[in-house]
Amino acid sequence: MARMTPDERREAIVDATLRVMIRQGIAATTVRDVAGEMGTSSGLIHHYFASMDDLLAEAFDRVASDDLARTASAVAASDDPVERLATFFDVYNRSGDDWGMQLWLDAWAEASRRPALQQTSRRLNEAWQALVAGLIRDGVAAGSMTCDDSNAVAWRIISLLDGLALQVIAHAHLVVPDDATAWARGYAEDELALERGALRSKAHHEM
Amino acid sequence: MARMTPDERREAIVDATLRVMIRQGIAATTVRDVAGEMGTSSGLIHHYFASMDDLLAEAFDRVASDDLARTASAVAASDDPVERLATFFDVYNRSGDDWGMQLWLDAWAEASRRPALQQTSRRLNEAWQALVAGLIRDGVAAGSMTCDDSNAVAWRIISLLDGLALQVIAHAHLVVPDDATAWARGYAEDELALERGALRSKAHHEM
DNA sequence: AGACCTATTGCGCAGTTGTCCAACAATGCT
DNA sequence: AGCATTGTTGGACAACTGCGCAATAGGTCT
Repeated sequence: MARMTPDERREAIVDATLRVMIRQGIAATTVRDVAGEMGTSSGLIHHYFASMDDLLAEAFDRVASDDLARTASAVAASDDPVERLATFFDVYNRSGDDWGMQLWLDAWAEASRRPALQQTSRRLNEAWQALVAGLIRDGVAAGSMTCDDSNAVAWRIISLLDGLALQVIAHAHLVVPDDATAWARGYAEDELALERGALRSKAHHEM
Repeated sequence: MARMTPDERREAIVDATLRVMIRQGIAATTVRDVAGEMGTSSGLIHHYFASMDDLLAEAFDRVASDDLARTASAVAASDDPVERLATFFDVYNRSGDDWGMQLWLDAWAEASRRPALQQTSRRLNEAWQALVAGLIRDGVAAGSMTCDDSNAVAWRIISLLDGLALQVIAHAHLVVPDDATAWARGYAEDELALERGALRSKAHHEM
């Protein structure tokens, strides 16, 4: 295959790994699959990554970090704290459009047996919690929300959203209430003493 | 190994499989591991189970069904609907004492790639939802709760509890609020128009 | 006792996995 | 140009997987 600079090659490997991970799941991602996805040899991968675990961990770390960064920048687009939190609910599904909550579920399940994944999983989760807690503190400082313990409330909101996502992806055939996300928003509005509908989806709102 | 009747042997295999599943995870459970756990040969397992998928599905089905049955009977011990719901919160952690939520997480992640598991996972989840919805309907009928849509509220309570459990097992090092389960109870109390503390843990209450 | 049934064994087969390594090719340096 | 460095290949290796099968052992029935 065409020669690349080390940086390009590393990134190409991570990209290919992500595609395979999303398609087949973390546990079922093999060195040969990744090599085949790139159209190169399997030995090449071990030239750049000491072990398969390292590769998987780095790939997951990148996609998870990117998602967090994307959400953070989307939220930062507005100045109004309430609007920022509404944006968070809009974009948060623990996934970009392209890789899916399924990968998080995989990572959670694998994490207990793959220390490298566990570290990333925990670090990113803390970051998500910190992001939401920061939004809440901003809102309280601006006087548009009420909250005694921003960390606790952030933790609750994330737990709630994760549980909701878990149900949706694991039991897609069940009649999932259309207002599932509306329920999450309503909960947050109550908890933060916001008026009803304050966090309503902007996309929905503009229609 | 000592000869057993077919029924005993089948059950012994399922028991051993469960022990290995809990210890190593579903995906990492192999025929040889199960055989080693029993102290028998691997061929014996294929004499009783057509495929490894069948064995894993049956083992998971049994532990999940047992847990549901145990919870249902614990709940049925009381006549008062509120007390029954409180008992549900006491015993529900989607796990007996001995196998852990980790197995559910594994099953969820594996289900998308193992149809046999998917079926059990969905069936049991529906049963849990139905159990809670029934408790709510009983409470409404008895006049001690208020609820318009028992199915929707049951779904929310289970989603909330699952998200909570997910956070706890996946990020055990995080400072999980001690009142995490209290939060879930409080939510249910609000949703069902119960007085504050009505669902408080009986174990805690009796101390 | 002998005949029969079946639980159980132990091993082998084909396939897959992560990892390693000698050879090859392309690039840059002097 | 010659040489060193390094990206890249393709295959070998041992360890693993689920599964199948001939042989054995233990029990029941006539």
